[in-house]
Amino acid sequence: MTARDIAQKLGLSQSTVSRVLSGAKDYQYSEETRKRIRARAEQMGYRPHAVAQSLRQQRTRVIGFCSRHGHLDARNTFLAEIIGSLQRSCSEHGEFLMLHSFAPGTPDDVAYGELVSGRIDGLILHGNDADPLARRLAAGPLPVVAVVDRITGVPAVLCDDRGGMALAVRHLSERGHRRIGFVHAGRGLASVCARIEGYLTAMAELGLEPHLIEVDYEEAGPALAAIRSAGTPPTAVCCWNDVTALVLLEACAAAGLRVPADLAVMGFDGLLDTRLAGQHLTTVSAHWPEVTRRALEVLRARLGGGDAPEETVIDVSVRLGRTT
Amino acid sequence: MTARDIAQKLGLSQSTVSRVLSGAKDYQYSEETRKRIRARAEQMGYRPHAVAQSLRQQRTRVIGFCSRHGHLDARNTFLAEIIGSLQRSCSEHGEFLMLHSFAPGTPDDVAYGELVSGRIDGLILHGNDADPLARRLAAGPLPVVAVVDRITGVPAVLCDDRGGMALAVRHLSERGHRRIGFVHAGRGLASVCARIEGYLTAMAELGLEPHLIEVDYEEAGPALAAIRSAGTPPTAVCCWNDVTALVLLEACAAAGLRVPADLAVMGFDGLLDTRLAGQHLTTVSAHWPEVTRRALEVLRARLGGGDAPEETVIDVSVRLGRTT
DNA sequence: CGCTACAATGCAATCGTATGCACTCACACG
DNA sequence: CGTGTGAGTGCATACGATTGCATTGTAGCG
Repeated sequence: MTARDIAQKLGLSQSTVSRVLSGAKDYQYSEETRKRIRARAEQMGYRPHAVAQSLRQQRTRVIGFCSRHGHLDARNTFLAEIIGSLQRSCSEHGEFLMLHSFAPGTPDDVAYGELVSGRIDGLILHGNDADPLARRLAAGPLPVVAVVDRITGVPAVLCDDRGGMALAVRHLSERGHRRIGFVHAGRGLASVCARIEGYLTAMAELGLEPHLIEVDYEEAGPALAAIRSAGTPPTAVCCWNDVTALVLLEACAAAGLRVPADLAVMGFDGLLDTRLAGQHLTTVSAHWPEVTRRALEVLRARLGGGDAPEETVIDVSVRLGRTT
Repeated sequence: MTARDIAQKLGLSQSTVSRVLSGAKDYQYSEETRKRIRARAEQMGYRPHAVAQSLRQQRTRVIGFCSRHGHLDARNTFLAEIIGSLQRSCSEHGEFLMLHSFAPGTPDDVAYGELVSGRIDGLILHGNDADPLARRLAAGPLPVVAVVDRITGVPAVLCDDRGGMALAVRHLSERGHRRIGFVHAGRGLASVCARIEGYLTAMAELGLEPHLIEVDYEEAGPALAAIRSAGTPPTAVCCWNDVTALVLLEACAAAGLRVPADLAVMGFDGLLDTRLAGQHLTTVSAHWPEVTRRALEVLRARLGGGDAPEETVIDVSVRLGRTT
């Protein structure tokens, strides 16, 4: 069912059908012609072929998303939130979201080729400067917007990691804590570094001694041991994200440590299912739907030829639980 | 950068470039020509324009996914798992995954139009017969495969809901329980009904009295009250899924009920983060990546013109935790 | 009546690729 | 020397829409 078919049945030209159905201004058609075309199109269930439109208009209305840090699954609440909110924003603007994560081991050439092959108008990229593919994309022709982590040469939209962690420190300080530790799982991500900076800055401003604890992501036992074995053990810890905080909470429960009496714990992200354990955790809640919404706005601005702000920072806020 | 540009620079025709780069058989080209074309394409970073290819070949290599039950976010571990595993399978086969969930209130016409506009070759659909859009898609021209829930007239790939819940009942029976309840949150989904059937069948086979408890999804307090206020309260319950089970576990904790001593609890799905509370829950683990992998195989078979099995059922298994 | 102006529509190019068919050689064979 | 054969390549069209420009008819105006 093509526009030409409709035109033929009505004894009109294909261009007339196209212009009427796409509601082109600058062209006038008689009311009767318009009605006949619309009726026939409706009746035959005609829809303009999106691929042909894309080819002609040199735009697909498809936005790509690519994460270079992990892939989506039941455990990855973070990507679930990001991708889900991207999808909703796209849908609201008549755009489509295409997923582009690559299996580990996929050559960068292949990945790059898939991304720039014209399938998508632009890309929301979750990566960082350490990644060769991200750097290549930053230099390439495809419009890219970075989310969550910065990429040099690419407009970025991220949450206020520094300010958020400072907020966490001040929150604990206001509750009377003076020995506040920070638990993280390596400095791989720029956002982790920013959170550490925020922690260090806030501690310095309060005249407090910082105490960094690096652990394996999955295992909190060693972290707890490190916390307790310190000369003057912290009475509170900021965790770099919620999952680390929860794992730590479980370790506390196993070790018979009371929270927050013996140890106050704060998370970061605000992505845990509040129906479950998440309702108990005090956390710095980043507004990810707002991050992705803005990222898409920035991307649309770039696509429209406008210039985009170098960096957009979205506010965060403390969400109270029962662990501080 | 198009194939024509390359052809011009080399003094060849566009068709030659196309055939060499796409590795068309049935056509012979001199080694030298092939080398020159490949070198030039490499050097200029040429990639065939995917949209033009799609238009010409009448296939996009894009698979759509649409869920009619909820949308993806941090809480929806189920969709995260389904979508994530679909994406990986697609990627392995050189296909792309496009997300098509619609905001509540989107007219079915609009949704249908987006799906059949030629953007995708086929659709993985998570819906059921109660949904008008699903029925319309089932009757339409777009190749569809249903996952998780059945849709009449569409090949379906799902996990063994009946058998799995029977497995759960037998598991509890083997542990000595004879008063086994079933907690669910309404019969909206066909898979829920299948799980209820499996429960009832297994109970009947064991000569036990069934005890169904329907509750609001988010609130377990009433469920627990219902369980305890029964004439002869169950000593164990099967929950229709893991989230319901976890919410119930929290209610138990709040009420001072020991699990499994006072009440054994089983879940269903196997999607909880095993780093967190999930490691404690005994559950029936469905193998969702296998479900989606098979769904894509079935869809590819349909696209290739082959016929697809009416229904594919994927085995499940009990994963032991500490709640039974 | 001649000329302009605009409403209403059609023609044809274009987007970039894949692909059926035709063409040109050179060579081998009888 | 004529001719079939196959290697190596080009021509032209199709995919289905959008869109700049041309064309027709009719009314308005001086």
